[in-house]
Amino acid sequence: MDPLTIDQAAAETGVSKHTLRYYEREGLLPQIDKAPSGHRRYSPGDIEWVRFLQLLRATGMPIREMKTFVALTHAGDHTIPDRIAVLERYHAALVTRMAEDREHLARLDRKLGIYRDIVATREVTPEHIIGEPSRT
Amino acid sequence: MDPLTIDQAAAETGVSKHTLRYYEREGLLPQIDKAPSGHRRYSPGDIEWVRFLQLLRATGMPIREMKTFVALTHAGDHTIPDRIAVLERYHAALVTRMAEDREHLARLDRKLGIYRDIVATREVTPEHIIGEPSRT
DNA sequence: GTAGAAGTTCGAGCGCACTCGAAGTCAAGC
DNA sequence: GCTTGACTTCGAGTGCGCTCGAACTTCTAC
Repeated sequence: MDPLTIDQAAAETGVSKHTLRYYEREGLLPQIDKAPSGHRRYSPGDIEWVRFLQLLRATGMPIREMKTFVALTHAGDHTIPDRIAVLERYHAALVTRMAEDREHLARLDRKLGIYRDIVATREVTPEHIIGEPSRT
Repeated sequence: MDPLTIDQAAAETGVSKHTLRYYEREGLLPQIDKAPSGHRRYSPGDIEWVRFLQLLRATGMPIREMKTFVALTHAGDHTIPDRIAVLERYHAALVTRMAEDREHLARLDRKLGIYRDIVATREVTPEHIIGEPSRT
């Protein structure tokens, strides 16, 4: 588990090198260890933290709030109830969004059904497709 | 089913007046009928179209592609197979995103579980909470 | 008829989350 | 030792989807 170069960290996490540096600048990541040359060396723990940041982003948390979450984390274990409260909000929002997505998917299905019916109807009324190339 | 003012159309659809005009400018909406005064009058069909645009947005379709979709719609029924293809792409993407969301939700649950365990553990080891206000 | 709310067009501005490019330093292979 | 490519910092730029404000007109209620 040797530390990774920024290129390896990017490959490992799917977060671009630019974004890794951006997150560090913004304080979402700690100051990453540097080799004597000044090049970044990502520890396994750093990688894990990047993955957690990805999770927070994926739940819909904006960078701004991720910063406050990171601050809570740095402040110590007594902020855990606050952190739970934050995560619960995004948990609930995610559940809501998933329900909405199911609804959107159903509407999309209905629309597709309508379109498919039109195409199907056209196929059994050959006079309409004169001049159009066959799809079979 | 009288035509609606822009204020009513905004209230009805949840799309802001600014955005309704923006969509019209961008060609996502037809030229909305105008009263002799120049004020917009949204027909029921216009409102329905706004709702369809909202669905497309909700599936993750960017404005840019919505424009091409609208163009297909204007081009006539022979573009229906193309429209089906477009909608199927967003359908698939939505299904994928929902699966990812389930995974994210599960990870969030695990994280919350860890946090809750820490809090629970602290509650049965009173010496750690000396000086901290009780939450009961 | 007048006040105030609501409408119009137009271009500019904003917030977000990156993303890029310049200018310079460092590392690995030959 | 030199080339090639990856790394560094820094500030600036980008793309998206709105969102706003100014300057003006029109409608509504009294």
